[in-house]
Formats: sequence, C-alpha cells, structure tokens
Amino acid sequence: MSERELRRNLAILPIGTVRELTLLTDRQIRYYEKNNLVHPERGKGGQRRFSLYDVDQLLKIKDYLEAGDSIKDIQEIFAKQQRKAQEKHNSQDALRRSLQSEFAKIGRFGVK
DNA sequence: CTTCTTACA
DNA sequence: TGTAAGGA
Repeated sequence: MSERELRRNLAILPIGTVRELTLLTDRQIRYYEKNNLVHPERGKGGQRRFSLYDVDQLLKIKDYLEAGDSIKDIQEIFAKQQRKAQEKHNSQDALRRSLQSEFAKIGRFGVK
C-alpha cells in the first residue's frame, strides 16, 4: 500500500468530527455502520475512529440515499466498486510484473 | 464534555 | 430516524 493510501485509511477521526464533516447525525452514521456501509476502527473505550476514506464513503452514502437508493442498493454498489478496484489492482500488478520481466531481459544483454 | 448501547409514552 | 436513559 502506498503512503498516500495509508494516510487516507488512517482511522483517527472521532464521530463528532465526522458528523460535522458529513452533516449526518450520529444516529445515521452508526446505523450505516451497522449495515456494513462503513467500517470505522475502535479505539480506547470502544470509541469509533474514522478515516478520510470512511468520510468519503459516508458522503457517497448520503448522495445515494438522496438519489433514492436503499441501504441494500448501496451495499451492492459498494460491492461492485470494490470488485472493480480489485480488478484494477490485479491489472496494474500484472503490468508491473511484465515490465520487470522485460527490463530483466534487457539487462542480461549487458546494456548499461 | 463526548461517545456508546439499548430501547421505545 | 429521533431521543431518553445509564455507563464509560
């Protein structure tokens, strides 16, 4: 994982901050978590710690809900997005391996 | 004071 | 979804 991704997924925001950032109520945020739409970590005392990624997901949830989608619809949308992201990663990984292989061949001919 | 869970005159 | 209750 890149450092950029790591920071985006750093869970440090308390629910109060997330509430202000998303304009959602604590009730709604916890409800969406119960429905597996967001997965905040738990810190001391069982308190939720959200990452910027979680905030982003919550904003998407709000938009989808306002667009008329149900919780289930959103669960499916996220599942689909996750599959696509996975495929993209696999693809990039394959390209990386391919390039590494090509450069290795060139290297063997002593080109410096 | 903030957050957590549970429950519903 | 809101909100009260009772702890942490």
